[in-house]
Amino acid sequence: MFDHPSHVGKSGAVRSLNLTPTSYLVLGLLGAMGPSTSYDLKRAVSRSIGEFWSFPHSQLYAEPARLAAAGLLEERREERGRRRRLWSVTDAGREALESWLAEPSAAVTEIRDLGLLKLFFGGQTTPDRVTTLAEVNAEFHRRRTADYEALHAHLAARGIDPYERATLELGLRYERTAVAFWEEMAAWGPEGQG
Amino acid sequence: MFDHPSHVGKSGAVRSLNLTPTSYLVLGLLGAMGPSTSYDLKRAVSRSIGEFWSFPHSQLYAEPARLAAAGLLEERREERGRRRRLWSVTDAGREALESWLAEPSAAVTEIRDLGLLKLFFGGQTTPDRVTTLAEVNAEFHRRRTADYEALHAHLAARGIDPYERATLELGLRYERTAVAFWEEMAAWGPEGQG
DNA sequence: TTCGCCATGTAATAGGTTACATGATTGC
DNA sequence: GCAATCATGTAACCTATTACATGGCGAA
Repeated sequence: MFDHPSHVGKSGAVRSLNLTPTSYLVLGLLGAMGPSTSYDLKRAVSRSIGEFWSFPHSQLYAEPARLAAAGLLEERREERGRRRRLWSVTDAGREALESWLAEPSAAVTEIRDLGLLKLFFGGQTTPDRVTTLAEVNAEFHRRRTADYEALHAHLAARGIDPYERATLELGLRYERTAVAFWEEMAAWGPEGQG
Repeated sequence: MFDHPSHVGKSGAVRSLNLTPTSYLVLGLLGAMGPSTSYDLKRAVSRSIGEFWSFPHSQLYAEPARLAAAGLLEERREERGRRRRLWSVTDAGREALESWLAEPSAAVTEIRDLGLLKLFFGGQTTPDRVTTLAEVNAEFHRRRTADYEALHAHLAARGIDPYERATLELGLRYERTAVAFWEEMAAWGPEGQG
C-alpha cells in the first residue's frame, strides 16, 4: 500500500486521525480478546453490541488498517495456510483506549428507527395505515424482545462478562419500551385520536 | 411504480437514486409544511425528531437538491431580497412518500450511545471509573428527561400534531429507561458486582 | 453603527454502505 | 464429490460530517 516503516517505530510516522466509535470498538475488542482477525471481531460484535449498533463487517476489515497506520495497532500475518491478518493493540493504542474510557463524557443517544420516522408523518396517510404500522412494529419488537431474552439466558449460562451483559440489558429494556409504545399506538388508532 | 408522470420532465432527466432516511425526512416535512426553505426544515427538525436522530443542517441544504434532480422536488427562487430557495414536493415526490408510508416495514432500531460503548468495555478500566461513568450518564439522562417533559408540555399547549407528539413520546420513554438503567449501574458498582 | 447572532449556503474529505469476488470447510 | 455456508477480503460509490464563509437583521 504505502511504504510505512517496518514497525511504526522511531520515525513517528503516526498519522493522527480522529478516532470514531468504530475505532474504539476495534481497540476495545482487541484489548479484551488479544490478537484477533477481523472475522473474530465480527463474531464478537454480532451477538453483543452489534444487536443494536450495526458495524458492517467491511469496516471491521478496513478499520484495523487505519488504526495500524496511526500506530495504534500492529499487524502480524500467519506464516502458513491462509496467512490471515492478526491485529493486536500497541502501547499507544492501549493508551488511547484507556484515556477514552477514563473520560466519562455523556453524549446524546441516537435512536434511529425508520418506523418511528414513518409514525412522525402519520398525519399524511390514513389512520388505518398507521394502525397497521403500529401492529407490525409491536410484533417485530415483541419478537426481538424474545430473542434478547433467549440470548441473555444463553449467555448467562456461560459466565459472560458482566459489563457485556449490562450492555445487552439496556438493549433489552429498550425493546420492552418499544413494545409497550407500539401496542399503545395500535390500540390508540381505532378509537379516534383526538 | 416508476415510469413517472410525463411532466416531470420530457428529458426524462430523472436519475433514479436510492432514497435514504434523510430523503424521506425532507419529503415528509415538505409534504406537511408546504413550500419551505432549508432553514425552515432545520427548524422543524430541531425540536422534534432531531432530538434523538440528528440531521445536520448541511444535509437539509444538500438533500433537496438531490431530490430535485430526481424529479421529486421543485425549486423556486425568491425574486428579490435574499433570493432564497423554496422547495416543494412534486407529484412524483408525493407518490414516493405515500408508497413509503404505505409499506409498514419494521426495521431494527439503531441505538448509538457512546456511554454504552464505554460500559461495554468496563472490564478494561477500574470499577470506580465505571461508577463515575454511570453517574454522569444518569445525570445527563435525567436532565434530558426534564427537557423532554418541558418540551412536551410546551408543545401540548399549542395543539401539536398528535403523531409528532407520539414520536417525542417514545424519545421521552427511552430517556426514562436510560435513567433507570444508569442509576442501577451506578448503585451496582460499589457493592461488588459478582 | 457596530456587534453579534440568525440565516444560508459551499467545499473537502473521510467514513460507511452495498456490492462483488473468491478461498476454505463442512455436511450430505 | 458437490453444494452450501463460512471466512476473508476489496472496490466503488456516495452520504454524512466538519469546516469554512458570508450576508442580513436586530438590538444596544
